[in-house]
Amino acid sequence: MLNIDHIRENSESIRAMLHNRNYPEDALDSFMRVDLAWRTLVEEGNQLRRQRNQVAEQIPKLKDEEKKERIKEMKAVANRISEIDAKLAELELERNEFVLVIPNVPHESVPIGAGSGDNLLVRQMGEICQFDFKPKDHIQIGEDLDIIDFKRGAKVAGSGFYVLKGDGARLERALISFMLDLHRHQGYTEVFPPIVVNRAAVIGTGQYPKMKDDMYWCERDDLWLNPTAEVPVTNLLQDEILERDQLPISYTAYLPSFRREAGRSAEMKGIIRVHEFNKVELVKFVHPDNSYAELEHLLVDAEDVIRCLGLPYRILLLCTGDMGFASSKTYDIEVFAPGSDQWLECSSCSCFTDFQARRARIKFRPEPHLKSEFVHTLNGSGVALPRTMVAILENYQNPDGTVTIPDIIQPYMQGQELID
RNA sequence: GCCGAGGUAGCUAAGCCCGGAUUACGGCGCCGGCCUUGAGAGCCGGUGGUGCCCUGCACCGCGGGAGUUCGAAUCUCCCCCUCGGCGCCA
Repeated sequence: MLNIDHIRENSESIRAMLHNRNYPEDALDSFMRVDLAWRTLVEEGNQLRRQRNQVAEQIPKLKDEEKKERIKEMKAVANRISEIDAKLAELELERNEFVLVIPNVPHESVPIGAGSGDNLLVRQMGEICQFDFKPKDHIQIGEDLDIIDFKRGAKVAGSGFYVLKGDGARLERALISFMLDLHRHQGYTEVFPPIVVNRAAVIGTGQYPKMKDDMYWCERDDLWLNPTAEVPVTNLLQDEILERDQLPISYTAYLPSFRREAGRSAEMKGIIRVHEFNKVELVKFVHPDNSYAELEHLLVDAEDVIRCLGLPYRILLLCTGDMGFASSKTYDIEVFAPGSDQWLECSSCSCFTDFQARRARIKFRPEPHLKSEFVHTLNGSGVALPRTMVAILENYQNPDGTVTIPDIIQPYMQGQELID
């Protein structure tokens, strides 16, 4: 969430920002209205408390008559205070609702645009493979090699779930290990957090309330299946105050991610958009002065995964209309899938400035004697497994229907070179 | 799930039984001042959040919430978390 003071004092620039991001402006108007009412009432409540505190202090020293009188008066004051408190609680709740749905302010380098058509191509890397046969898509390859089983995935969990089998399952595991090892060498600490998270966590990273219908929810315990490892990993440091020399903190995590993808079932062919998928995640907690430089590092670290795998890819800088709610700047990495002739988003690297840190109360002390400030958080997928799998199967397929295993993965599969 | 012990400021830790003057005792760390050639020691002050008519004033703050009361860190109830023991279990 944004700083409330900042919203109060810069409402017009916030309004322009909402416009650029295709967000309605009514949340802002409502905020300003409720906030004013709240502040007025806080002042009134404080006056009454002051009166009560002063009188309560005098009461033991008074004589019977006057004492009775004062106590009677204070009863009335106490009633009025609880009325005000109740009203304040309502207003705070209301105000919070509005603040929590105002998105982060984009960095000045972010292009203004309406949607994905206005994203900026930053660079394109790797050769796009020319086949002298008609390349198959990953669904066909997966079925022909008997390594992806959609039917049985649907049987045990439902449509949008799939089973990896044999070399498919081994490839998945190999890719995860490779990614984690790579990131560890880049300086990230590997963590394996809980897969389910509580409500504070999904509020902390910004999925709740805006995306709540896209998450799986265990009602009895009010627990949520994480939609991305960003949630448990970022919230590891919830409510903590770090020392300056602890920053930057870099974590990498392998974790399954769950998304209900409500209302998107038509698109769900193959494993490009599924309800449960594996992902290796990168999360950084950094000093506010370094956040955009750190974003560039994070992007390169994620990009390394695709580069090492020898896949063609491109980097996009997302425009205001296409970025995520909590992000101030986002790069997408898209990998090319020749079988279906499309670019697939396999990683999204974002800087969140203090937007998540404020929600999750993650702070640091700039100097031992100074007041704590919010850290900046960043996150990137490094990378999503299913789409990487699609790109490998489609780019590395051979005329005879086999798939060559990328060089860098072979050691992770006991030297195996081919899936056949 | 059961029993017990806890949760107080950046850390540490009094107060709780017995409600009202301890500014929420004290210590550590850190900052400022005095002193010193400099440092240390010593002494003095400061060291959470919010609101406003922002060199100041007020309010809040003792795990969270509700209640009793003129007044709650302190009494009552509910909940959460941590630690220890028992139980159950892959």
